[in-house]
Amino acid sequence: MSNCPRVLVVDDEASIRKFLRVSLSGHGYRVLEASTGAEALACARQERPDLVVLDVGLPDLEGFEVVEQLRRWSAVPVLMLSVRGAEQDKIRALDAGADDYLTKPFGLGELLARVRAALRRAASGPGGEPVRQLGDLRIDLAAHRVFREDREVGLTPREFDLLRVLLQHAGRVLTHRQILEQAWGPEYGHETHLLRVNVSNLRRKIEPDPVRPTFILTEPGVGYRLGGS
Amino acid sequence: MSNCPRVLVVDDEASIRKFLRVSLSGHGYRVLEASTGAEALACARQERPDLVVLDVGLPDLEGFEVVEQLRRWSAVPVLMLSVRGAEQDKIRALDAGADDYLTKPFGLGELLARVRAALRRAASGPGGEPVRQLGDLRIDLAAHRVFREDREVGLTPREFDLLRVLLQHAGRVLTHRQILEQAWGPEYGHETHLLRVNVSNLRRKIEPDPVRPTFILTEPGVGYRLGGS
DNA sequence: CGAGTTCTTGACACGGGCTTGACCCCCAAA
DNA sequence: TTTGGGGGTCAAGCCCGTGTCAAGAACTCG
Repeated sequence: MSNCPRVLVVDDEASIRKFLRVSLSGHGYRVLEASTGAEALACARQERPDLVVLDVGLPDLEGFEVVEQLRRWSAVPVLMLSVRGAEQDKIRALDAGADDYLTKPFGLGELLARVRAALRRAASGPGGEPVRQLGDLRIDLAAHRVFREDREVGLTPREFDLLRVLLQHAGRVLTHRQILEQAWGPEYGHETHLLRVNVSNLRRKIEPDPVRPTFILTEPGVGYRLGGS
Repeated sequence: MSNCPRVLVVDDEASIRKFLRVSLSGHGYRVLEASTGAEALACARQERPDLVVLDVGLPDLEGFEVVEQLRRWSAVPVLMLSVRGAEQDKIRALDAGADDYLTKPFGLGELLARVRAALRRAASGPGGEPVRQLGDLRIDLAAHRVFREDREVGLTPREFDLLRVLLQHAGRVLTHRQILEQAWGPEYGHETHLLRVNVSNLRRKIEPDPVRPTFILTEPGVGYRLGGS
């Protein structure tokens, strides 16, 4: 669960933090917490959360100021909460840089929906590409590019498909059939020779020493496993 | 003021359209109007507004469906309006792809603030400044002009659409289908031949050496990618 | 209505990727 | 030692994806 979105919850009331923590973590988010504005800024800088849920009323800084400071260096989506429904507050928060504004009391469903919307928007933006690193191997799934030691290696479409399937289950053993069905198609389940040839070609391109593979490991009689980490 | 943000207002009640038109145009926005879902989709496709303000209750399509169809080929921010404040409606709208949801009656100030927030977010995302530079290629999206080494190259409308789509996702691979749906329209998803011809023509105009492209890169079996770095 | 441009469609050449087959090694069992 | 199976490598040929040219259709503007 290391690639679940990380949400920073900022509120000075422990009870609300708890409510948000339970609600969000129960829906697959990893929750970070802060109770003051200064703490929130420090945490955001250090942990780089994917979303910030920020209460307007904080002991040290106004929520507005927190957003303004945050916006100087970060584009993380910010969802502000407040007991005050006054229009002026909403306007001020949004113009300070918040992405959304929710007035208490609010429904949990709406909160979660707005969280989803904010994350979806951020994911489709510039920083949304999942680029994964395995040892000195860097794989940019969105750009369809693979680098080893900062040198790009050109993979054919099939080779890339194969690598992607292995990557999606990195560390686990995949049977020949599983790999073939996912990378080629359901009707290719028995074409193990295809797999052997492509694994060989792929190893020649990404392994430092293809004879002694460190990434694509053979699991004799079963299949392959992407190792390294 | 040809580079003011263009907002598409969709509502079947003329009085509300008028209210929104006056309010928005009074604050520096150019306003387009539609009274049905079908009209809205057609207008969005043709005019490419910067923001859509969409009422949930429409005579032909539900607002939710409009968003869903729109999201198949466009990332334009959508702000939904409704007289219904039920949480289920909000959740449904946001999950359908809307960026924000506002319950009538709402304050004009809040509406404008949420419009500003949505536009700010979109502007900071892909496509930031209206004029972008890639190597010795300069593209002015607002003015529909393209320069290479300070010499203007004349692109046809289609060629410009194609370039714009690639530019909005610069660096990432776009599948043939994605490009076709965004540059031609949702029903052109399979016309890959159109894409090949236009890519070829575009390359001849903007690539220093069309045989060895540096901007529009082919990702065999997948699609194209606008390179640079 | 006509001239120019743009868009679409079709035909075709080329190159590279995919598949296939042959042959190798290694290891374990007979 | 022989034999068979699993796995790996190499090379060749087919096929498909891609790029290009050109002509007809559709559109735009004077």
